[in-house]
Amino acid sequence: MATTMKDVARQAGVDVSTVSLAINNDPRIRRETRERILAIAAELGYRKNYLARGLRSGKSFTVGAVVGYSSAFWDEVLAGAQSVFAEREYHLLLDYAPSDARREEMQIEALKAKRVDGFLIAPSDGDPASGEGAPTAYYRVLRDENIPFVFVDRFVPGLDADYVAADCFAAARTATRHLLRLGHKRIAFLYSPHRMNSVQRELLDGYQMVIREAGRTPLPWEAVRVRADRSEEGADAIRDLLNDPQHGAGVTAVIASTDAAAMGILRALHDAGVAVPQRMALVSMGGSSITGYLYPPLTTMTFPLRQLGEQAARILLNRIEGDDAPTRHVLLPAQLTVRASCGASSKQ
Amino acid sequence: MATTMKDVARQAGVDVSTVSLAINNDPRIRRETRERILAIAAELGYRKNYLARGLRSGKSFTVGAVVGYSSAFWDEVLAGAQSVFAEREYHLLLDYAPSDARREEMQIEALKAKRVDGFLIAPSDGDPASGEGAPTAYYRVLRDENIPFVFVDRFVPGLDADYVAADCFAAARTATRHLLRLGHKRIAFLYSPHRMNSVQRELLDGYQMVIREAGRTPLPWEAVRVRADRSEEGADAIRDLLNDPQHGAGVTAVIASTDAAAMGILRALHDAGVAVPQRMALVSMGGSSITGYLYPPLTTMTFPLRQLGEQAARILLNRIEGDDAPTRHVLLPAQLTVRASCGASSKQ
DNA sequence: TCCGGGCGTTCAAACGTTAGCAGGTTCCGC
DNA sequence: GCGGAACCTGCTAACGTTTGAACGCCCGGA
Repeated sequence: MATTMKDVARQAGVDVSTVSLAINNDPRIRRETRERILAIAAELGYRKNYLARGLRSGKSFTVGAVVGYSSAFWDEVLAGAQSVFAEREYHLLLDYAPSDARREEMQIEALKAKRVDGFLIAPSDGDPASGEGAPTAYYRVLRDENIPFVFVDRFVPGLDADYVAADCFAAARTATRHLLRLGHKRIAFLYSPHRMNSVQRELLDGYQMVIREAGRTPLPWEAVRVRADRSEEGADAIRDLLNDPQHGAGVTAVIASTDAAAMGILRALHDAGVAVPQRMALVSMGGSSITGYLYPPLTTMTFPLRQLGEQAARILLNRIEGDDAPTRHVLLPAQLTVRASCGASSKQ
Repeated sequence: MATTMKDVARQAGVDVSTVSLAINNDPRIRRETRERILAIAAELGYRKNYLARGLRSGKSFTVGAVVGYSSAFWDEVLAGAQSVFAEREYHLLLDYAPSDARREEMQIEALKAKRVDGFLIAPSDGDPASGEGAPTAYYRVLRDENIPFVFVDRFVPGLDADYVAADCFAAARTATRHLLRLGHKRIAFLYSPHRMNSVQRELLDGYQMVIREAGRTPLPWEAVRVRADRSEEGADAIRDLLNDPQHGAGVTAVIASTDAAAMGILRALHDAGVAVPQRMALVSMGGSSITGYLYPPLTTMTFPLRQLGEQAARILLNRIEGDDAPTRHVLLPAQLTVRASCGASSKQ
């Protein structure tokens, strides 16, 4: 059906193995021969068969991507990764992970059957019952089977593995200091304890550290809904906070642990008639491109989403190609993007 | 290295072909034998090798997805498609197409080399020079090579191929009528002529039809920037319109051809001090989940994004499995989602 | 007793590559 | 003129499946 190396070989009057070497730019083949073969291949419309090649050589030029909720966030990360992989003829086998360890494991299994050369993984959130951090069993299996993988955005605390993430600890401190500097006394940090992961953990730590350093009491405020859209959770959390006479009183600033949560918070505040930033300042963590188009535009700690994907892809490519240097932990700095929602322009 | 059918066969004392038949649930194998083999396979940690299987049988259980700009929009479509494919052990090989026919063709070629069983394609926008509609040459090649493909979201006017899209013609009419009913006299339709595709074409037609039926003059307003972020285009277009003394005067409502454009328009209106919806009503086409969180929340024609992906995936699966019924053209209805940005609540 | 026919399993070839080794030129220096 | 090293290219055996044909067995019918 489709033309194969055999066809090219016959046409060129050489052996099929010569064609293989020529196509893979092996230096053993004389230049003229190679060029002649390539010309004929092009003419016949020859196209590599990655299945056959993969079967024989054990490399599929394919990488499994097991990432979280579909959202503008992951889109940017994946786009970054894809651009790196494309340069070397790798492709991304996509699998949206439902942030559920059991299903994540099944998906990884399925992708193994497709013989991916490596994995880009956003580890699922920890089970609130069994404590923070995803079960690490199947990551160890991957390691034992010598299938490289790189965590992206999040990592698993107990496990020594490559990861590329935003420096959330620093980001939270920067955001919190920014709000303190603007004169806020009571700053709440809104997050979702039922889907605790390294990002939320580090953000919380950074926030608490700065608040304590300032001699104040941290006010971590938990989103109560489980299994809801993250925006809904944010909306819920801020409503709870506003209605809580004890903790809510005097809060003038809020840090949202994700952009999605911030969107819900923003709407809930509008609905409640609370002006942003005049009566409530808001800073969100993530900074995906849409945040600049909300009203008011959000002040964010902007994660370098594209670079997150790019760097993770590069590390993974190196691992696939045999790099066995010690584990790499890359923390990319998040940048404070001051827009209107924190009220900086009016107060400084 | 990894355990193969041969290992399972040896352990079970049967031939490797028996193992193959057992694993594929072939009725020729006796039940007890199959169960024994499956047990041993599980015990040995056997995992299918899709490369070998694909090489032999010509099916990779893999589908190429060539879709447009990474954005919340495509995310939802792909999530829908993925959920359908996952049920049948198919995976998505992802490739973000840059809405550029030349690169789209290369990506399709690359995915062919990976031996995908079919394609999900959002055809690139037409070249403004050569007229509307993407060059159809390589789609015809796909057809000749008997590789099934389904267009999703957009389609190519001249080409008779399966597609699943939102009914944009109807959507535009609904939106326009909605605004007319709210009492608006001058309604502008904002779009990007330099990336004309079936969606924009149909929206424009629907809008113009209703406006003319109402005895008025259509006011299509073109976004001028090329190659900018779509939100920027929207912002530009609305600014141009506001500054145009001739056309801008008296415009009280705007239809944006995409959510992204609407976000830019919304911000530009805020910046210009034009209250939405009081001085300018806004309706956007798309309705991805974020539109509900903008301020004011957008009234949209909500496309069934998830279903778009699901349906396209189903059709493609059937084609892959041999369905050669006549081409299917599926138009899913968009739904009018009335939120604040059109001012319906205050005017009705 | 022999034959035909399910049934369940095995045989062997193929899918399109790659890789190690063998074989054949060509060309150089002596 | 010869040995031998480069330098190319061909041969062959895999890689792990699937698939159609062949095979052996047991059973029922004549």
